[in-house]
Amino acid sequence: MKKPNPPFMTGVPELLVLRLLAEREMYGYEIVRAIRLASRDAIVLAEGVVYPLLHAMEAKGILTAKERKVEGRNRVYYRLSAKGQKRLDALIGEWERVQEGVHSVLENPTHGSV
Amino acid sequence: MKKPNPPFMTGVPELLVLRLLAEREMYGYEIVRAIRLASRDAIVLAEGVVYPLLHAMEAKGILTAKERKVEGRNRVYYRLSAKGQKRLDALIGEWERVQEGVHSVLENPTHGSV
DNA sequence: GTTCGATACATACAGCCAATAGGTATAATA
DNA sequence: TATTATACCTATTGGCTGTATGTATCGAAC
Repeated sequence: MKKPNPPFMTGVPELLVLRLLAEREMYGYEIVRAIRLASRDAIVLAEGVVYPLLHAMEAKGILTAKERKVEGRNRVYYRLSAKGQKRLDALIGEWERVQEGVHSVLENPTHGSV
Repeated sequence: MKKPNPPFMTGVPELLVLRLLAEREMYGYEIVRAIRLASRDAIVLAEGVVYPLLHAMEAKGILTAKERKVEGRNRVYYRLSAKGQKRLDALIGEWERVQEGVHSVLENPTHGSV
């Protein structure tokens, strides 16, 4: 059986994390807060979501990780690879396609039919 | 362990099907085509997605089903129950919340931080 | 009159995302 | 000294949704 495509709406956490890291390198705990802030609490990704995601993306070569000691604390900073930038572009395109598709159906559900 | 909430982006097929049925009663095969049409091929739900979804929603009391013979063909027509209308409203709200949240992060990823 | 595509329904199987629930350790604060 | 915030981590689970496949009938084409 062919590997199924991911569902329509998945990949949002990945999209958001990549978008943040496109801005500047960040560490996991910081990403968790930043998403909550930037989305005004509309989207809250728990650490249990973000950390495994970061690890998976690093394993895929989408991100590179660098441990660093800052203010007496160990942090793992992530940054986008070239592959990650491409992945981000693809996810943004996907998102826009789906978002517009949903919008069309919501606004004009019986276009062409009836 | 508490039952986990569904992921952010799931529920799109359900949302779209409910939105169509809020307009008028429809049958499964028709719904498949209508979503493709209304979304201009942005979203293509195969029959293997739509039919089980309709069954599940009927089982939950969100839809009511009525078999009917039209033009020599057996069709199962679905229509929204009151519960279904509420469910639709909730999903639309969810969608808008997430959609705006994603938009905010994409447009202004480092709001409040930096 | 048979073959083919479109219509119309259905289920089995599988994969993977992400949500919850924990757990460790250190710094700062009260 | 106890608690809160920081900062990382993994295990487990569950459900959505994708693919594949099967059945049957109608109409059109050949």
